[in-house]
Amino acid sequence: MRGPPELVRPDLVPDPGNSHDEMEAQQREIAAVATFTDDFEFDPAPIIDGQLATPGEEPPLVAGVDQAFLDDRAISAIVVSRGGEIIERVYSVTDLSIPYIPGLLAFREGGPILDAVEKLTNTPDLFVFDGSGRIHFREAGIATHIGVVLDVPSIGVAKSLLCGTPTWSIEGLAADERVPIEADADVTAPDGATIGYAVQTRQYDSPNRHINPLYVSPGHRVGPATAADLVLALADGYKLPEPTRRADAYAEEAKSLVQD
DNA sequence: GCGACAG
DNA sequence: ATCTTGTCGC
Repeated sequence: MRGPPELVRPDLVPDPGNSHDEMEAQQREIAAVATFTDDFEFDPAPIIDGQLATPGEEPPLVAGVDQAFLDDRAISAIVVSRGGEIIERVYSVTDLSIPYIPGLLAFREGGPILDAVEKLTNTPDLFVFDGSGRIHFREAGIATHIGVVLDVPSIGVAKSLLCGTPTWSIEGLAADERVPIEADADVTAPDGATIGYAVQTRQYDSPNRHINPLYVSPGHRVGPATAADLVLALADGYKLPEPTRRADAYAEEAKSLVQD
């Protein structure tokens, strides 16, 4: 049982003390180092196919990351699972120094998340973050930023679209369907590049009520299609994938504890 | 100047 | 994100 992921790029840790321009400059640096294609060691088959492709081998460790807030503090929770079974939960409480600014989320919540990462006794094979990855103005959303700093495979799962354009209508998507999100003038990626997918993990049958899709994008070392495949496979009857739901629940639990 | 903008 | 009851529809 190894320890937490190693902080491979301490020089790129998001520092809320930086100026707005320095933050944007660092994000361009993050994007330049990030890998938006499949480049991981673990076998995704146990997750995507729901079974062990290699009998005798352990399924990969998936970490869900989410946060809750209380006053000017962030409660960061990480829940690690293997084959759908929870094997570790950690959380940290960190004081926040800057407000939420669209496009600069990692500088507000990245440090707090890294605080929680340090408490892990396991080394996850994949991280699922609450927020965007490559679907970001400078292709460096929080999932990409943390993924690069730790050099771990990561995926961003957002509940709303920050930027980019759906290749076709995302209205009335059925469960398991997806629509590419392509780069437009607001994104540094080549125009038309697929920077993520609108993913419908769940949908109602009735025509008078519908569920909006999730916006999944590569964080680091995972391509867009695989990221969508993984999120769909990790969802289990709810809109949000299980790793995210568990982290959300644990963050809320920790929050109520912190409140005294 | 106006609009748009993850959590 | 957070503050919050009931309520509409599966």
